[in-house]
Amino acid sequence: MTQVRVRFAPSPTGFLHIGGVRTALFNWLFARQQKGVFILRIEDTDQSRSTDESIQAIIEGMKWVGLDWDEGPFRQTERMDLYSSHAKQLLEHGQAYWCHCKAEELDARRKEAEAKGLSQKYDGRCRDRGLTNAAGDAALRFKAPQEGETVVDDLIKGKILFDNSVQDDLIILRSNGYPTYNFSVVVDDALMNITHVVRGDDHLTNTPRQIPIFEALGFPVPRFGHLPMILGSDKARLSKRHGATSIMAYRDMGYLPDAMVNYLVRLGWSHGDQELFTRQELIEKFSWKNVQTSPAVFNPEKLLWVNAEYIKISPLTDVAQALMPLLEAAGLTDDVRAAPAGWLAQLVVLVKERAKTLVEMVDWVRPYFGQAATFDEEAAKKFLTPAIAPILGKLLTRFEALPVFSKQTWEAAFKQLVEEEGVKMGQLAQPVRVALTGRTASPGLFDVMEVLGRDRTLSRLRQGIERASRA
RNA sequence: GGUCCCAUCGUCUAGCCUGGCCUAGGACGGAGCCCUCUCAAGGCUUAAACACGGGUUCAAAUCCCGUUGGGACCA
Repeated sequence: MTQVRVRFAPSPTGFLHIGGVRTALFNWLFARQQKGVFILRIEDTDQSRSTDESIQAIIEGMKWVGLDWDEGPFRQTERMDLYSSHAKQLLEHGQAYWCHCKAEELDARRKEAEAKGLSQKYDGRCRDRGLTNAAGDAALRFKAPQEGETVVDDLIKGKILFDNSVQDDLIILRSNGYPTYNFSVVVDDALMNITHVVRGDDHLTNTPRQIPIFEALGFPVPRFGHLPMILGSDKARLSKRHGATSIMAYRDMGYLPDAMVNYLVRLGWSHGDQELFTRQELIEKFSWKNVQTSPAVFNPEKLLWVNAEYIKISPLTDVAQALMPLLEAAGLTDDVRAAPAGWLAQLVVLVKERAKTLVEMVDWVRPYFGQAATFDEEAAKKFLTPAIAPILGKLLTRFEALPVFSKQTWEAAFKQLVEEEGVKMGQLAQPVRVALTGRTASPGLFDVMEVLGRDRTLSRLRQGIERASRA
């Protein structure tokens, strides 16, 4: 068995988008499972649209989702002589020819053919004229076989037959000397010994155009696999108008890279009823057989659920680490550094059941920073009333009598007071919650006290009483 | 227009290859209930799909043909 060699070949014309990541992911998974090689290749022959920033964005995105490559990144613009030398080889072997037809002429003839209801493909006018490129403005066309059929045994869709008689003699070198997409891909895939070309569905009809080029060049033909597209909620191809499509936007929205990966793989691939997979499981269980043949709609709600699951099950230190940049942006990192080691992890435990993203988590965690609580006005108005002040005072007195904080004893003291006063738990709990956190929603009261510690619990309680008395 | 691809709950999907175990399973989202100091989380319950029409067969979501509807590519 020869070693598996696969590649991800994005064009650097913007950020790295969701669809690209998924394509990369399937390739990567297969490479890692097969102990093969994963190659990153930048298809930047379209210089008018390619930018260095885009290349950086691709690399940054790949790193963020943890898709490491073994070779590359290669850039097509550094390989231009390879395309021309292989084009020349085809010309010398009579498998390509110079075509002098101008774009306008081709256009006119195509329209004419269309009007007559004939095939719109190139009419082969220059095919056997043995023209040269003396003027330097001719395009080089590939002599595509016109008989028989080309078979694509797709890894995902199975056998697909294409009739060669409808295949065009496609241009492989433009009149400006630049290779066309279909030609440079073949040269690259062949020279890089790619064994499995796995790409988006949109390239399916390019495949029967490319296979004869591999053959004419004398290279073995790789296996092909075509991944179904990702659609937006309106079933149209996923684009900016469906919301964020850049992978990095999801980092900024507080998604964990592993959650992204898990969701994206499940979008088009399945393993029975299983929804959550570790990276290792994905590598072990992946198979082309279970890749869906039909397109999938990107569903942000399910992604959000997957992310929430990952926040709950990921190692605390990982979540805390991923949270740090966001805390930094919120200006909260000084407190983290001042706090004892493990304090942040303790906080994460407190809120990880409630936060579906890291961005939400920052908000959940905010009340535990700083000495004083910041009151939500409505919450304070509703719960910190003069009527409740006396009982809050009694609670404070009892807590002050307890020299060290202990969840059990403080909870017992609290409940005893509730019982003695003949009120409901909630009647006291809500005001205390507002006093301690400033808000009406929080984790369990005694967990909150534990994270705040004895001193801050008492001082915030005093602050609450003060507010209640003057209301 | 030509060629090709696709078609199971709103969405992601299992089942399809190797027909019967499918009165079609799971998940997200929705609805309801339970738990409860709030918010979550969790638990339970529930509504919701084989695009349509023919055929083959004792039997079809599963095989075949067609229709319709989406999509891609070529320009």
